[in-house]
Parts: sequence; C-alpha cells; structure tokens
Amino acid sequence: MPRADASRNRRALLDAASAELAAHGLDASIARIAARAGVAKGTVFNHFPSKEDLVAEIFEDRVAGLVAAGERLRDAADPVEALLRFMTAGIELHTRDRSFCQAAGAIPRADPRVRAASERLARTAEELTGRARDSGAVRPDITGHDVVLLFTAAAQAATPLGDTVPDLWRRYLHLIFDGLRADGAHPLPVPAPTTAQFTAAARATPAG
Amino acid sequence: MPRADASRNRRALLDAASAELAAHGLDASIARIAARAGVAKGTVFNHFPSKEDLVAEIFEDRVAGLVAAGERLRDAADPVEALLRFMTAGIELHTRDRSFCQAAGAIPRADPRVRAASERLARTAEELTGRARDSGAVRPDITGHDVVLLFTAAAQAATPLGDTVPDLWRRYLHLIFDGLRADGAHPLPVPAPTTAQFTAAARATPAG
DNA sequence: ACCTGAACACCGTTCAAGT
DNA sequence: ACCTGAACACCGTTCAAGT
Repeated sequence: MPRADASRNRRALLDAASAELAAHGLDASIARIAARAGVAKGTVFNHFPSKEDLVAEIFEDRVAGLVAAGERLRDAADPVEALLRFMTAGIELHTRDRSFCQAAGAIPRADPRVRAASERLARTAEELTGRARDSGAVRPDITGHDVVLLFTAAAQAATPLGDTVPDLWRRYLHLIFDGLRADGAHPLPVPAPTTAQFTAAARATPAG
Repeated sequence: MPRADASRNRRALLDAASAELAAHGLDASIARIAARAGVAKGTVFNHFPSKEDLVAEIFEDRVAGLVAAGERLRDAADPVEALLRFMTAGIELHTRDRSFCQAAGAIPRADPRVRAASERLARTAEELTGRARDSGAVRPDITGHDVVLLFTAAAQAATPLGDTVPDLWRRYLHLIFDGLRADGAHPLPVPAPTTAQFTAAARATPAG
C-alpha cells in the first residue's frame, strides 16, 4: 500500500515525463521532468530505476492507446480502409511525440514491458492485416509485423521535413500502401520477420 | 598553410570519428575519438568548432560517396534496375554506419555543408528517377526527393531488427519499390516536397 | 600555429540524512 | 516508507599555459 504523496508524485512524474518527452524527445532531462512534477531530482529514481525505465513506461502507455484504436477498427465495414486508418493512427502517434519517433528504433526490446506492448501491437496489427488480406485487396505475403514496421517507416521518412511540410507523411503512407496491394505485386526477396525475431531483437552492442 | 602535424592530426581525427560514429552512433564520445586519433581532447575543438560540426563533416563525406555511386549508374542500360541499385547503395550506407541512420533525421540542415550535400544527393536521385519515370515503369508523380526519403525509410524500418535479420531491409525496399511502379498506382494525397522544402527544413525547437 | 590538460557546466545516478 | 539535496562519474566545451 503506497503512501498518498508517493502515488501522487508518481502520477505527476509520469505526466511531466510524457509532456517533456513529447516536446524534446529522448534527451528530455530528468532535472526538467522533476521540476515540472514539483519533486527533487532524486525522487525520480525512487519511482523508476533509470531514465530508460521511465521512457519505457511512457512508451508502453502510448502503444496501449494505439492497440485500443486498432481494436475499435476490428469490426469496420471495409477492412482495407480499417488497415489504412490503423496505420494513420500509428503515424500520428509519431508526429505527436518526438520521443516515440526516436524510441521506436532505439528502445531496448530487452525490457519485458516494452516487449509485451510490442507483441500486443503486432497481434492487433495482424488481426487487421488478416482481414485486409482475406478481402483480396492486400497481398497475401504481408504480416502484422510488416505493417507495424512500415507505418513507422512512413512516419520516419517524413520526420526530417516535419516542421516544413507537416502532413508529408500522408504521401508516403499512401505510397507504401500501394506497395501493400495485391494487384501488381512483385515477389519479395526476404520473408517477413517471425514473432520471435520481432520481439527478441537484441540491444546495440555495448562499447568495446 | 597548415603545419605538418596539424593536417596529420586532422586526418587522424576524421578517420577515428568515422570509425567511432559507425560503431557507436551519434553518442560516440569525443574522448574516445581523441584517444583513437592519439591526440588530447582539446585538439578536437582546435580542428572542429563542435561535435555537431565534426559529425556533419563525416556525414558530408558519406553522402559524397553515395552521389558518386549514383553518377556511375546514370548510364546503365535498365533505368529501373539502376534506380533500385541506387536505393540499395543508400540503404547499405545506413546499415554500415549507425550514426548515419540517426543523423539522417536529426542533423541540423542549417549546416551549409550538409545542405549542399543533400542538394547534390537529391539532384543525383532526380536524374535516376527521371530516367525511370521516362521508361514508363515508375509513376510520373515521383521525384528524386521522394526516392531519397523512401530509401531512408526502408533502412529505418528494418533497423530495430538489424541484429536479428540483417537483410530484412531488402524486403521493405522491394515492397516500397512496388509502390513506386506506375501500374496500379493510386493518386497521392500530398504533393512531393519542393527543393526549397527539402533543403531548408528547420531545426527542432530549442528548449522552452 | 598548434597542442595540452586542467577547469567548467551539464548530465544521469547514488546515497546518507532527514521526516 | 518516502523525500531531499549534496556528491559522483561522466559528457561536450573552453582556455591559459606551454612548445
């Protein structure tokens, strides 16, 4: 049973971290987050073992929101439209949150919560992808993992021009989506990643 | 006329930075780079105003290599094959160099050398794209800027699984390339970025 | 002219001392 | 049981002192 001020501080820290990360990306400072939450710097490490862990917690929360959005699209009338909407929601998450964009490539998948969130996201993506495949409009060799990696790619393709052309990502989403369609599809040289490969992806090599 | 040891140190620093950045990405430390080059930490700032500037210099050099590769492909027999090869070379640059991957999104375009290099790259891409468009195989609304952003996207899509499935990027390159083809192309909701937009892209907002 | 290494302001993290 | 703020090891950067 946590103390009243402790759970209040924890919430304040998560809110502060969420805002700071969205605005400044992964190099948001612990000092600013603590100040914004109205606690001492040391208190941050009382609630979260490390900055990486705090980021993972926020990341998990964001992904959960996207999973929920995906689940609401499961029963949509047009499965192709539903898949496009899901990818749109995923990209909008990237554009709203600077840190999410960087974290998508850099976060340690070793973290069990991040892995679990990634798995749930891939499962939701696979449900929507399966329906789109079954409709015949999307090529049969595409998986939910592909879809997750590809909307991330579309988001990152447009990121360098994000301040200049804010909706450029729509161009690349639609272009990539054309690549997902069944008609005119050429065979792909490499199979889709397996669930094990998708989730178990190792961390960068430590300094040698 | 620079002193002999000075120009030797400069070369050593560039070589050291090149290796450290490729291995450790943008957070390669100045201390390690200096040690690897056999000079004191302060000497680094004698040759380069800042770490960012040193990174920009390396970045510029890498892009120049890619431009050269693109120019060698200008007279290839099959323009579609040539464009695919160019994009492949671009992605392989990302896979060889951790920092390049991160820098592609994060480097300040304000740096005039980086801007110039980006312009040359876009121009080379446009030449190859133009030939592929004229052949009728690639859709008419695609530009060189699109191609540069899209091979970067393919590289970054596969990055999280880079240690587990090293050639996964080939899957996404070919999938995106299917989206570039003229047959079965759907209209895109947003026009291609202009040269001005591509090069002038502003820097992230400073901390508020 | 250029190199050096001590110094500075920052960062994430730890921990003894408080309540 | 939790909070605090001083302390630590790191980082990029500066600069007086050397040659």
